[in-house]
Amino acid sequence: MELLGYGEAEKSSSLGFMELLSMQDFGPSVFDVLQGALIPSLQVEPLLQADSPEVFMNAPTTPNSSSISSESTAGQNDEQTKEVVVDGEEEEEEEEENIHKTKKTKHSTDIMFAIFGVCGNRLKPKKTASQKRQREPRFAFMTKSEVDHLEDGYRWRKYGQKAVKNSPFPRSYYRCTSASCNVKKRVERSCNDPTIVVTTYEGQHTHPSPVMPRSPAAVHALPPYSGFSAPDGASAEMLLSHPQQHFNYSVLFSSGYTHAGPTNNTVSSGAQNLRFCSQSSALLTVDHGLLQDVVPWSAIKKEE
DNA sequence: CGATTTTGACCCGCGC
DNA sequence: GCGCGGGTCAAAATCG
Repeated sequence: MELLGYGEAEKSSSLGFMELLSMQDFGPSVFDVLQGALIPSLQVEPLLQADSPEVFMNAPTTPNSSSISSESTAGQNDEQTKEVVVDGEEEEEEEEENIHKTKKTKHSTDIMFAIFGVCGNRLKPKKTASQKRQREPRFAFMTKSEVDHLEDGYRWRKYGQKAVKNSPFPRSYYRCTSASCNVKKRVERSCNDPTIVVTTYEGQHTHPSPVMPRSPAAVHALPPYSGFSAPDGASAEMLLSHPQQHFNYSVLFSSGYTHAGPTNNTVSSGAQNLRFCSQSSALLTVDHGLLQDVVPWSAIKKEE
């Protein structure tokens, strides 16, 4: 249980996982942030062209790079950031496997999260945008945790649960309890690896977290961001409120935000992936080949 | 008693 | 047009 990861991330020159996330709600755009001050030292590639409604960005692509345990593996995995070519469904499978191979310390929670934007108008040519229901950008996180619903500082109300095809685990639907806040999230477990919880956020919080944020300055200094709500396990307060938990995380960012979704599943060269390793600043690396880590969300779902 | 969860029904988009 | 699957609704049940 430590905030070790987070703490160290903070120490690093770049913002860490939690900070990034805590900024989501109040930043102009997570992507802007990413491309701007947030990760000035990182090479941000052009936006990912999300053809799929949800482009899942797989953070951990290799056993050792995916998650870093600050508890027992600190210093062990720091530089083990391999890349896995993900260029199709086969690779997707491989990636899944890699995730499963992820080593983590007992009692720790590995947050392997992927942030992907969903074009609100990822509509197919068939119908006009006005005809189709507009979707908020979505962001998915893969969290290695025994707990389905992680505390993230916001209050959620479950409004539905559905069985997922080809998966023994149901998918739960949550909505932010705050009035006028239409943020939703879906929580489901990977059928391949029950220890992995996939949380997908949709929409933006129109209010600050009801729980006292860890870094008020960082949070409140920014205006509300409209497309990215603080995900589970993403906010600092979550870590604080769950000292017994020990989070490991690595991050990849990408977005397909403004693109009208293409129809193929090819991950565009516009992917912008940033891998954050909380363990140490040394871990804060960028894989220039990370586009290859991009896996169409729909494809992953297919597997499950 | 209010808030939240559960759960079956319903709606809608999509593919065939 | 039809069936399937994802997402949401809403009444009932449960919880604090």
